[in-house]
Amino acid sequence: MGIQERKEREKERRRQQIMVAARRVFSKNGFNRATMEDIAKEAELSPGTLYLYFKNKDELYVSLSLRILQYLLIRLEHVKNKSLKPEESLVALQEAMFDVYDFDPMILINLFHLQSSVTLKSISPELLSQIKSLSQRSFSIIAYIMAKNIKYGSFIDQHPMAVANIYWSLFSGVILWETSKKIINNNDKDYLKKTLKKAFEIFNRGILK
Amino acid sequence: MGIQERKEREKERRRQQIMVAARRVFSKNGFNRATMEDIAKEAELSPGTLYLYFKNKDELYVSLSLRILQYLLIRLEHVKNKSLKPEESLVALQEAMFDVYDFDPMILINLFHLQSSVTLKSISPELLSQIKSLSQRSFSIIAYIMAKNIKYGSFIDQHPMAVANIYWSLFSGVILWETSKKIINNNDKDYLKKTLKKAFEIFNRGILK
Amino acid sequence: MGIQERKEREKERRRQQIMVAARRVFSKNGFNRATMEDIAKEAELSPGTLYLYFKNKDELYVSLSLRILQYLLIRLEHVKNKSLKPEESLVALQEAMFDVYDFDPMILINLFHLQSSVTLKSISPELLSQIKSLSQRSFSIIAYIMAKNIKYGSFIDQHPMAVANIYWSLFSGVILWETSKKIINNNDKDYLKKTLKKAFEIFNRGILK
Amino acid sequence: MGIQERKEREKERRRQQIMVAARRVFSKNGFNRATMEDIAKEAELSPGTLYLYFKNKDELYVSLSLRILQYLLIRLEHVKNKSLKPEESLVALQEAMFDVYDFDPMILINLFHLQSSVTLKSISPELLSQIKSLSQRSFSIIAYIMAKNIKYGSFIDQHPMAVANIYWSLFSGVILWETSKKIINNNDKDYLKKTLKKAFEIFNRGILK
DNA sequence: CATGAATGAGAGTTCATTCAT
DNA sequence: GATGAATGAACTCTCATTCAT
Repeated sequence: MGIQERKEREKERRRQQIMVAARRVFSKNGFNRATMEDIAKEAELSPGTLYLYFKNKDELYVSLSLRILQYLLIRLEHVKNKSLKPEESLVALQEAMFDVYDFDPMILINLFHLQSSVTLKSISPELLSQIKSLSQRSFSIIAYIMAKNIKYGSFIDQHPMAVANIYWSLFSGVILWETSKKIINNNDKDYLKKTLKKAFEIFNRGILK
Repeated sequence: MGIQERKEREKERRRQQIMVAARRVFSKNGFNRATMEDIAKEAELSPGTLYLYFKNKDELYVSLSLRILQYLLIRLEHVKNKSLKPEESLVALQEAMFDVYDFDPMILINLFHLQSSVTLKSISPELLSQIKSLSQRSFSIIAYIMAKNIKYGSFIDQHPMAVANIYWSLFSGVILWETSKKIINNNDKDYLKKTLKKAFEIFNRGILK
Repeated sequence: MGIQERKEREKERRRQQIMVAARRVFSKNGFNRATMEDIAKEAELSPGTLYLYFKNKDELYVSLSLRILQYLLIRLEHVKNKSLKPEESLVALQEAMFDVYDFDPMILINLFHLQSSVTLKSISPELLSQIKSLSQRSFSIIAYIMAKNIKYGSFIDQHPMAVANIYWSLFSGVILWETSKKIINNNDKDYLKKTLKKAFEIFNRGILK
Repeated sequence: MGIQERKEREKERRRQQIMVAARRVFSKNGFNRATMEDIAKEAELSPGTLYLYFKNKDELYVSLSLRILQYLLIRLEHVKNKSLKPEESLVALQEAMFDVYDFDPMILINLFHLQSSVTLKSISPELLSQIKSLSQRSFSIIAYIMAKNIKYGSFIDQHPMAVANIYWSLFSGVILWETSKKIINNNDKDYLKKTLKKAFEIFNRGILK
């Protein structure tokens, strides 16, 4: 059974190896200009091998997002499980969001772009449902935190889900826009975190009673 | 010279005709799956003709964004030129944003996606600089309105440009995220405008002194 | 309209040009080992061009059979339309079969092989129904001739359709088998026509009252 | 030496196991769409193992035909060895042919298709010569039976080999054509045996003095 | 100006075959 | 002998782009 286990581990490592390569190639060339052969070369594997681990290019691409969604969920569950006071949980939430961004900025941006993309049509139902499930579970935790704050009277009375949506929108909006600016202006200076912090400040002031 | 003019006008009309067709095809199939032949057919022209008006597929795509950027600028200038009280100008700004969304939601979303994309690399410098110029001019108007409110003491003291960025991020973030949700969940119900309104409310509460 | 016509003609000529090339390549390498690139090269065209005239490789392959089926039908109709005495029509039928073989032996053999192949699954329904229709119409003429002979008392009493089937089976069987022998034995001597003639003689003796 | 033998037997059994699986997969998917992996799975072996018993896919395919050719020869020798009267041997021959068809219809059809195919080029000379040898030996028995009938004056005077060829052609022709019809027309009703019987009847009437 | 047939590079993907274990 | 992960050549097919008419 040790052999079985070792094989499992090796298989998983291979998957990771491919995903690491894919990450690099996708982030350099974008989805369209990245070819499976590029990725194979980057992973020091043959093109055929990629298809032993991923059904097709789309699935490989989407799988990258899966990792960050998993991290997001874990991070949010961690926040939820600590029994914090409402306002404390808001701070913890904010920290979680920063962590998620730091975990893999490029992939997070991919995820934001993915959502409204056509790519979703050609991936396997299993993968799609995994994504949906992870998203929804994460999202309901954010809503839960918002609800707690509303219930305890520290937040204005709004539908928690709506507030969660706005929170997430602000998060993704700032990240996308600050990244865009950087690219368009060939700018090295990165205001992202500063802006994100300010954005959350304004949000908090706006939502507090 | 009348002839010259008429030719100009006709040429411009042709361009519009193509862009209208492109818009339809891109929005139906997405950028990748939309072929130049599809667009040509939709425009009742031949593929070759498209290349008399646009350097390549990318330029045609990006040109669509140009239109909405132009509209955005005009709309914002209109807000600026009316001599409104600070808080009034904020309301007017919000109205402008809604108008821009209504002007062409699909293309606006494209614009948001475009920003951090690789597409920008294959378009002509002229087109790129047009985009930059329009963006910046629009942006400085938003910043100007924010500055006015800060100066007149109704807003908390923050760098106007930062506030403008957050404002725009919130706008784009809500639109992208609400659209995403609709697609992922195969949902027909559209909460976008309602959520956008609430988002601006929170922003306003958060930014007001 | 002269232009229209000329274009039609040229388009048809192109199709023929491709089919001629395909015929050569398929007969040299067989279906599997023949690549679209080979055919394109043989036709002095680019691979892409082939797809302007044929949906895919299968369709191109099957289209070759269409020509001979069309010829078969024309030839059989010709036999039917001549008002011949029963026994004369049998002679005429035999001549028609020989003509069909001479028209394009290689493609005729393809047709025989095609029938029980899996290829039929990936061709367009239109093409398939064309093939079916041509086959059936041809076949009913053979049956019609057999029926005439039976009715006039020169043939033994058998179901005309069954007799037609046996006739066609004998025809295709002899052609396939004689061709096979030639290939297997690397034989240049061609007994096909002689054998076919004898086969029909035996058939005739066997069917005559 | 018992060990040697047992190993031989086991090796042969393994070969059979693979051929049984191959038979199933080929008949389900056709030669092209059947993959070595499919066959391996069906045989509950790994792909690599297949290559320990067969040089390549073509050889595996052709080996299936070998079995039926062996059966054909045995069956024909059996007919020959019984000292039958000429006309009786003709009946026995017919029975043998039906038995061969029943032995494995699908593989028999494969064999008919194989004959004029390009596949033969990529198999080993040994296998090819085995096929040739079996075919020829079978064939000469058919010719022998025909010769006997001619010699004894019950058959018209024709070259026995030619008659044998026509006999075999009729047999294969009917089988191929009836199978084709079934496939093309999605027909479940199977007229094969009935038609084959009639075909032999006509042949017999045609060949008898 | 407009056409649209032709191009041909290049994509994703498959799968017979190999070989280290 | 058996495995099965890895290979990589080769395939079909697409489509942005060109250019003779």
